[in-house]
Amino acid sequence: MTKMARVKLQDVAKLAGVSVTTVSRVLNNRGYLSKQTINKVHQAMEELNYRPNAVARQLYKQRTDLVGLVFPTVNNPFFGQLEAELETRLYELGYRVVMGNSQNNPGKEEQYLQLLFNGQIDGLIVGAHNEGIEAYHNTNLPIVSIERIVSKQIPVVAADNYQGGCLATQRLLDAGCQHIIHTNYPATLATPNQERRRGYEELMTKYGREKLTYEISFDLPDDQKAAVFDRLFAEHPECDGIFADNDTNARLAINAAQKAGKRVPEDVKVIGYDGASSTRLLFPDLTTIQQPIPEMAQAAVDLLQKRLAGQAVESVTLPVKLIPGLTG
Amino acid sequence: MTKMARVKLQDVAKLAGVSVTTVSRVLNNRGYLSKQTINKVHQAMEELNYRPNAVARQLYKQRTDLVGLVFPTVNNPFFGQLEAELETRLYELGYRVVMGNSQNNPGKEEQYLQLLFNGQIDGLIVGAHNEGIEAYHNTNLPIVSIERIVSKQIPVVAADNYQGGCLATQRLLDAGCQHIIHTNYPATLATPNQERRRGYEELMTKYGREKLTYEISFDLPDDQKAAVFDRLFAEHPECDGIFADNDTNARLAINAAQKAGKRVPEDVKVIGYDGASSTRLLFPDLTTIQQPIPEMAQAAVDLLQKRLAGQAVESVTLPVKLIPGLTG
DNA sequence: GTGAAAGCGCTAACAC
DNA sequence: GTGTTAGCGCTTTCAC
Repeated sequence: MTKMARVKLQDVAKLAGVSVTTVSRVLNNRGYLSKQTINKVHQAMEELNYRPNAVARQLYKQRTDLVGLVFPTVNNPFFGQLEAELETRLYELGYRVVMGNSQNNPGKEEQYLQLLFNGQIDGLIVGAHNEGIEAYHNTNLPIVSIERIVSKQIPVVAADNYQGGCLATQRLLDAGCQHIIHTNYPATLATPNQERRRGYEELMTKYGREKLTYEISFDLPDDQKAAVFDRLFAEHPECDGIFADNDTNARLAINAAQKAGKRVPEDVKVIGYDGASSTRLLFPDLTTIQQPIPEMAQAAVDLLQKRLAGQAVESVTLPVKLIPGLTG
Repeated sequence: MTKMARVKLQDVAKLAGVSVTTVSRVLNNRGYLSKQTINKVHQAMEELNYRPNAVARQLYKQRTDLVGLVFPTVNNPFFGQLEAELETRLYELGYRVVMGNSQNNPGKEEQYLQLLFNGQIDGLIVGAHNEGIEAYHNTNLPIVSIERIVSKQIPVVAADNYQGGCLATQRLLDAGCQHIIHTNYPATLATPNQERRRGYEELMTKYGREKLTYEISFDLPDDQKAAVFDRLFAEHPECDGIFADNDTNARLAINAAQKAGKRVPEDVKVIGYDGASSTRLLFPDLTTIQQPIPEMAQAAVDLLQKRLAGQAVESVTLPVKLIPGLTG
């Protein structure tokens, strides 16, 4: 608000000829009040265009009804949809959402954690990709993570990554691919994502195939990611199947394959991961493993609510689904 | 935070054997303090693991360093990129961002405006698509809008929509299209978007062509939008050019065209709008008019800062760019 | 150099 | 039914 002296409870009380308590009661609909008083107060509030100060309330109540959302970047089909779903659900529960994009700024994740310790937010949902922060190791914090292993005490909502890895690899194997390459985050990152790799590797071993994973950091700029795929096809011209760890990487793989003179899916089959709504819309032909984003959001919100209520909670794993397309 | 009695200034003061004033001074690095006192206090803070309560501070300072972002939905390539860019810039200025997705919930936009009046946020950047809200008509509010006309007193950051409309239409005309159809929001919506239509209509008139705009509400579910394009090609089989008002509609137009047995671009040329980064990545072949999203975010943040400082500001218009692709 | 006390705007005991 | 008052945790004027 601009600087004009804000109207406060006291001003309303004075105008209505009652005490601040009474005004507060009217405001919160609490305790016994005569019809007449209520009217007087309402009238005074109207006349002064009174707005209760939320911060003063927060100070007294020791809660802000704000929840932090910390993910790498909202400029991404998966995280964009996920954060939209989270916001919608939290809003209905009376929470507003503070959005933090931690990509390319390692300190940011910790800053948002500080908001929690500072009492500026009541809870936190994290899916950032940075490394272990000491402060997480504090039991009973109102924090939930999505697709990321933060610490022992913080529950994780994840899609069934192992299942996803198996579904994708099996499909490529069934289609006759001999040389399937997988892409994933660096193995050092503590994310359930690595389970996709496990599924891929187990199946490859079972079928007696060579397994190979290219590690691609999520934070890399797009052109550098594209360069990795160029390198991949240069180093492995025999590659006839790609199981990418997300849909945009799948697109980059297809671009690189075509650049290398290969046809998709005739020469190389490509399967992506995520199946976010805007990806499906823009690139409907992509074969992909779809994560249940709305359900993941709902599960995270449910867990957070319980956490906020001081209840113990368990991690949640949800099933994924293969969406057949024309690329693999 | 969980319920364990929070450590406060007083506790630190007691342990350090000084007054709360002194602790506050150490905390804020203000006034004269002996080296020794500073050390004592720091030690006490450490020992108690003290975290200053942000809300108490906010109450005194009468500012929260929170800025609201209200757009239809962050689950969209354009708004996703825009909000990510806004968050990055605002973060660097010391602001945190409260995200509101107003799509399919008309009351929400007003709720976020209330956060401003309640003192829960310091400023607001809006690009929602709902109808006139009375409370906006209050001069000098710290609000900036993006691509939306909110009220006379609120500055607008927009890309040059008229230019965009001309660029797209001209390209289709130059390519020999005879029957170009445009899609846009319903004309009742007060958005600079309508300038695209003006550009389109002026050129069509100049070239003596029939002009026709299909109005597609942004809030429609995707399948209903798709149905509009099916109808379009059924009603106008002669259509050989589409100037869509955004890239996802361009994609839907292409789908519908192909469903109707037309080849793109041989039979129908399609030009989209927005050119957001994730769209470019997933659908690089799309010919589109690209909005300068990073610059728009920067301009909005600049305007908001001035607004917060009580300065008068002017609306800003930025140039767009045609990105040639294979669809039109 | 440091401390006492008022006050930011609101809520809720407790009293009447 | 309604009012008085303490207090949420912090900052800052003013005094010493």
